[in-house]
Amino acid sequence: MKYSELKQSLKNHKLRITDCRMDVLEYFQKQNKALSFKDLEDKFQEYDRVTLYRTLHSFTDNGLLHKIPGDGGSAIYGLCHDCGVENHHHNHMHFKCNNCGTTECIDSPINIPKVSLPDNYEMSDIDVIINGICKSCHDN
Amino acid sequence: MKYSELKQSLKNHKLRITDCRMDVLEYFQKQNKALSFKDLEDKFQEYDRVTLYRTLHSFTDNGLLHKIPGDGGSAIYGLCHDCGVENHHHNHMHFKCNNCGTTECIDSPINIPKVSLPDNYEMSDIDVIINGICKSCHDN
DNA sequence: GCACATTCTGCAATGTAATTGCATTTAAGT
DNA sequence: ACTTAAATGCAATTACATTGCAGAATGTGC
Repeated sequence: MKYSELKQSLKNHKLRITDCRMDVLEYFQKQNKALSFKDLEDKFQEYDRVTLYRTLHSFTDNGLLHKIPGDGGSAIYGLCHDCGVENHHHNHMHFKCNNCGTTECIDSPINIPKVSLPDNYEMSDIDVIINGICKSCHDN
Repeated sequence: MKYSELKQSLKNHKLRITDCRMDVLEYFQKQNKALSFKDLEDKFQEYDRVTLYRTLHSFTDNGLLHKIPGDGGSAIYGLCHDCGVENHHHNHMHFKCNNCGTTECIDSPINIPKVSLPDNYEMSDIDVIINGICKSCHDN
């Protein structure tokens, strides 16, 4: 992607043009995949960790990047219903209420809808997290 | 849930019966919602933080609990495609490869399938993370 | 091109979260 | 009971993330 386009992209999202932002944005464009903070830290050792954090935050705040929940960090835990020691699948949905913060498992009668993937992608399991307003907050 | 049933449940998952595990499991059963580490730490001050961590780990390892990715922590970041400063929605799917670890956004032509929720649940947005083997790992 | 207000950057310090090692205690099988 | 294997608690460590502030850079108006 051309320099001028990157620049315009930052402007469109009401962000100032700085070296760090240009480099990070270009890298995201070029990689065309989701990156972790660590990826950026390794790649851009010339920038301070803090600057990279703030770059990511400003990008997500202004709609240039979105955040995808990862493995580690502040996870929450729910009871499995049909899992054993060997077969540990958890393909049901989770509903997180934006109002009360509660996360529930939505088991039945609703199932995960069939998703169709592009050719040669093979799915082993799926995590669905729905954000919204839960029943009990809605009722009260 | 009865004491004997809790006990059996631990046994079924090849876990030893200990006070901490019994209490934590009972609490999950009673609450019937997903809990964070912090929730447990607040509730069970009689147990060491480390013990609670290890309890959660053993439960997830043995199929008693599943882990739901949360907000904070080790997130990864992907480029938005149609988001502006004001309208920041991100309702597409993510595919995380178990082999190479890469996470890609699956945009088109596949869309998030319609999910139907129980009455009085209102959805604002949805995160879908599919785990499996990606195209390029599959081909090679 | 210059001056000003704004905001970004880097560094240091602080805060928060998670893991490891080890000695002791406890659980389960014989 | 005795023995083996595993769980617990404590302290220390490691890793991850945020805050405050001084100096530097950006963008707007002139």
